[in-house]
Amino acid sequence: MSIRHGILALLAERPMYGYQLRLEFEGRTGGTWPLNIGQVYTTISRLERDGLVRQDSRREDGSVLYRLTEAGHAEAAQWWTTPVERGAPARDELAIKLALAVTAPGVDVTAVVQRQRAESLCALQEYTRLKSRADDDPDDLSWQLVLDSLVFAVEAEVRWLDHVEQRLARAAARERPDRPRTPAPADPQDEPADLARLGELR
Amino acid sequence: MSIRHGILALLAERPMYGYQLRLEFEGRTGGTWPLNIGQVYTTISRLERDGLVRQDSRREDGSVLYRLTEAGHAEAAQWWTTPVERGAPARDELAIKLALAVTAPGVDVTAVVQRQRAESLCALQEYTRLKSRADDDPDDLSWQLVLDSLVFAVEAEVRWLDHVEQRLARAAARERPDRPRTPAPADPQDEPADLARLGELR
DNA sequence: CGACACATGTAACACGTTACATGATTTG
DNA sequence: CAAATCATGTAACGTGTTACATGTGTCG
Repeated sequence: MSIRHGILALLAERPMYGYQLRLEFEGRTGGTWPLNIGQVYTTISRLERDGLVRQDSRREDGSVLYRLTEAGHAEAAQWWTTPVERGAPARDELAIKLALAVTAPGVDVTAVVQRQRAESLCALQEYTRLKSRADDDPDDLSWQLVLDSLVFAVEAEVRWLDHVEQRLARAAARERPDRPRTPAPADPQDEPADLARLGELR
Repeated sequence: MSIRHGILALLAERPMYGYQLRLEFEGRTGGTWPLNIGQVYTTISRLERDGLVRQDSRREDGSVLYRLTEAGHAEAAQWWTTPVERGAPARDELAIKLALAVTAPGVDVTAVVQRQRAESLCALQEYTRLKSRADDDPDDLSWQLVLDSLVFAVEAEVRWLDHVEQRLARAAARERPDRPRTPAPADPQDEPADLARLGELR
């Protein structure tokens, strides 16, 4: 639903034509999420079908302007006042993958976690690199915020992966305590130390 | 792609029938992501079409067992060794929403942020409640990990929302510094204090 | 007996992606 | 002139959701 509402929100500001909607959407999100032009038109036609959008007069060059109907304005306004659903969380491929991995026989979960960790750290590095570029121009607040959101999300992912690793190690130690290599140093409750490794990149 | 691969991973353990795939999937993720039974069958038929799954002998009660082909096993094995793509990040409705909100005229961004913050804190509360239940039974490691992942993600979201709020406040103060209510107390770099509010719930 | 869990499917629809087709305008 | 950008669409396909149809077994 993000595209539908995104287009609705853009049209709430002023009438636009299809190509422009794409430019605006990509521009304001710093090109983070490329928007296929084909989908703009299919989405608009669905919005027309649902009575939220109608065609306006064409511009001189023939490009087709679209504007919101009253129902469309109402829907757009409601989008701003309604929080994003956090009731039934979206399926998270990584979480599903690890949930299945820890319950599956013959899967080296630690290896899965470590490969993912490397990948996620790589993404984090990329985002921080982009961020240093975005921070140069203090006008583009929205791109900075989008990048921050990506950084926050990946950091949380890495923290979770570390957390998983520790849980696995503890579970393994409990099941097979033949030689407790780490004699449980007062059990540090949770992962407090590992975040230092995040700093390597910055 | 998560369902497809999830089913593939389950069938890699042993042959199963459709209904059982649903039970296993939901069981191992603690019922966090309900899986529609219809989709199990359509996904299986696509996997059959792609030569990754074939029908096995039926059981006595008539239920249809499916097993992986060699290509299916190869695909499943590769899923475990390949990290989840973090190159082109999935579209995040909340991030898109706020990116559009800060660039749109006439939108009360602070209100949007605060409403979302309340919603996210509510979700966090729900997750921590569920978590205390999950921690009671130390066998169900996978459900605990899934819940941890949700908690980490929502916490990151709330931190980001606070971050956005502060950025907005700072930007507003720079634009309209008529009466600087907070005379910039040495500029505390970033949001260090606000996490205390997270503790209210736990 | 009636409700509920088990078990298998189909159909219609919504959304997203990719690729293709077409033409005007701008710019090196 | 050739290539890139602007501009509008259509078609095919993959995936996910919802709803419907159908039948068996079990348990209160």
